[in-house]
Amino acid sequence: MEQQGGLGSESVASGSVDKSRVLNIRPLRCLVPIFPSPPGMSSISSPQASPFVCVPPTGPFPPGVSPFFPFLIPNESQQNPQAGGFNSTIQSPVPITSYRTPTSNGNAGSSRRGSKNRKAGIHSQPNDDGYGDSQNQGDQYLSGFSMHVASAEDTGKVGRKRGNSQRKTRSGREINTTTSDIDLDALANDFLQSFDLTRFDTIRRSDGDRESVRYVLMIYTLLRRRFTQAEDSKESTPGVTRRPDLRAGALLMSKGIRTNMTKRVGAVPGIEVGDIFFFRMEICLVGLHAQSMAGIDYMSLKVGLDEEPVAVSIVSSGSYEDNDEDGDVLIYSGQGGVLRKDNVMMDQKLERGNLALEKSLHRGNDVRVIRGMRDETNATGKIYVYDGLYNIQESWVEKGKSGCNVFKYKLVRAAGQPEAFTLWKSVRNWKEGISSRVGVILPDLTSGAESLPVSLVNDVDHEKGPAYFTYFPTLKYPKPVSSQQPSLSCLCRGGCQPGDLNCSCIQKNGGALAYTSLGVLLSFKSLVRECGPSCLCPPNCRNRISQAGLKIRLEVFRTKDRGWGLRSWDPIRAGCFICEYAGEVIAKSMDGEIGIDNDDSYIFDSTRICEPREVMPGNSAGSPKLPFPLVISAKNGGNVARFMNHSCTPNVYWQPVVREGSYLHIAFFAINHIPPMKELTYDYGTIHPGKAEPRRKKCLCGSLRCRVDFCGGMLSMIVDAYLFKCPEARVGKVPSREDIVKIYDISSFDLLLVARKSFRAEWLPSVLTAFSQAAWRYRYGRTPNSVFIVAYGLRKLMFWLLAGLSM
DNA sequence: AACGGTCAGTAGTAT
DNA sequence: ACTACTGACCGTTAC
Repeated sequence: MEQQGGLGSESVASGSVDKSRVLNIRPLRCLVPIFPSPPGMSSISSPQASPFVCVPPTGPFPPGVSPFFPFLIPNESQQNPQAGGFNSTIQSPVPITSYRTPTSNGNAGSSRRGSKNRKAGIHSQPNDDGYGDSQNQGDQYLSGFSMHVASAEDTGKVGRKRGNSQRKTRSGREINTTTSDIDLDALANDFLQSFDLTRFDTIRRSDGDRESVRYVLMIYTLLRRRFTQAEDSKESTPGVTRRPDLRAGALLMSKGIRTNMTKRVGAVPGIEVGDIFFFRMEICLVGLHAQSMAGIDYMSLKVGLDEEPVAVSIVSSGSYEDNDEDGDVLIYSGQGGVLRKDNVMMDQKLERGNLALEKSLHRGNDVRVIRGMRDETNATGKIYVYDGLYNIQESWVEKGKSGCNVFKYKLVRAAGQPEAFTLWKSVRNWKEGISSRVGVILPDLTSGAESLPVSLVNDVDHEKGPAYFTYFPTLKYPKPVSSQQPSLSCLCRGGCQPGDLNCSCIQKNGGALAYTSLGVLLSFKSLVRECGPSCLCPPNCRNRISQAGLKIRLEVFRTKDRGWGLRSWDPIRAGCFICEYAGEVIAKSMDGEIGIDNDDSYIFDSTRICEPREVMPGNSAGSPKLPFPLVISAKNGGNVARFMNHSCTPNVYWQPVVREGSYLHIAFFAINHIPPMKELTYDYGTIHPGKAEPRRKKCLCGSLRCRVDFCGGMLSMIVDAYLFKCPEARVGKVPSREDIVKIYDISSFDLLLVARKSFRAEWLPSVLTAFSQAAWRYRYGRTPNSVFIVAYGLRKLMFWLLAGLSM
């Protein structure tokens, strides 16, 4: 049994799993925190803001601090809630390194899985979680790397063997298959080499987090596109379907580039309700639903002596006659009942998934539901939405169309979850005019300047709209830029074709088109060269993506605390073009200074430095290189892009695009899949060091990885202040007693988290990741022995290091 | 039409 | 008691 998704919801009896890998998170029984009042320091619970509580690094702990460790109770007594109360005897702090003491039952419980994983080449390295000696960090990483390579070779053999067995069953084209296999293998190896392989070790952990999920999905998308591109350029054999999605998925699976490998009941760390997916393999790789095809995923759970299957997740894809009339209720059909060979229907049996659902009905455990639906923008494709946790209410058998027995299950969505599937329905209704969007100020703020309307919406406050500006959809240069080179326009009258090496536009892009057939950017480039006005290809050419105007239904909306923002009604695929940055190009003066108006908050500045972006491999240098620096002001006029806010964990990035015989443009593309109604943000970057920052602004992105308010950054600040005994160290206001709602005891991390009302439980995994020992080791080059942190959250999280840094 | 992960069953191997 | 292997199962995806 893994960690429960819902905090403190001990709905399923604990089974057997390596407990050292499982976070132990549960709310304490006592909600009133006990704060120390060291002499000479104001009490934390006092109404006015208190200074940072400074504790000498020389241990053990100063008087008044020890009451902060009521949660450090021996593991055995954790099963007994009575023993773990606030008033129980205070133990001395346990160093962090000791929490991983292997337990025998943990090993025994995971034996079956463990062996399977070994077989699949997914090595659970003996030291991959032994954070122990940090001075060997480099060596550890090195050994991790070499082991990784070894495992890859292992699986390579397995793969070949498999290929042979397939050859037996299939006739013809086996040579073709193998050569292309090798091609793709080499391609994939090349591709993976460009990544930081040590990252994969972290990702492989059984408990994922937002960052790992993002990373895995990104690698999958890139690899799949690589495969697609490779197939694209080869002449296709008709009748032979290549499945780049499956190939990429299989490869990452075999290399262990995946998260949440152990199945679990309930929520999956790093995956939020409303997240969208475009391939079944993506759902597999992030551990949301492990079956690549089957609709029901289940695991066996120990009950006393025997085991029984329990459903963990289902995919409702509409191929069975599922009923989804009501957004919060789902009538789900059981699996099976079809003889694949001759497509004959027969009675479904109470086995496998059907049996698991039946058992889950009786156990009452949560089941994750993923809803699949047709993608309206892409007729062949499907989109999957994670719709959160459901509970099975009843089951029955009915006669299907063919007259055979079909199992039916009624699932009801758990309350208190953010909207997901119902939101899709609302959006569809808005689009079709069945219902109208609440709070619409203007149905189209572009006044028809774009191909699609952009609504202006405020359902938050009474603000009537943004300050006046002129809407225009493209970039305006002050004076014509003389083209430096003779134009090399292409002659592709029918549009540029991927394999056409005579096309000069393809040549300039390094021999391959930058976009896929669906208009998705293949990879980040320092410069994308599109066809321009002098090219002979039509406007719908695949190499003119950023010129075709809006393809996504956008709205400008009022945010709660960040002015106006931009979001989309449509789901957005990773790599999709969103819009360009329209505005007026500001000329640079001779000394390089740019006449930027300090009050102009609608500036795009290409010289700002972005954090190393992990958007694309091989280009982690941060900001893209431009032929010349570009500064755009959209204060007086521009397009939707001027409303896009900043985030330190953005979902959109910018890409310089030059159109043949024309000017440089800035185009925005989606970094990852973006669900409908999620705010679109990009990284504004930071001003180049050495230059005076016009006016430092507070970052409001609220991201856990915020550069400015980044909890890790915050933490390092605190640690630094602490180590240097900085008396001014002061980290925000102290929460008052009535502000505090919950205290989470995370004993496996030696961490106590004090949460304000606004703190959301789903942040916990991310917070914990931020404080994982790996993060510490990365930042400080060693493992802290005993760290104790109190965190509380308003919109952002602030952390206090209160005691126990015995370095 | 062809693809891949998971499960369950079975044959084989080690203790 | 554990491991390795195999085939059935289950729908998805692009053509």
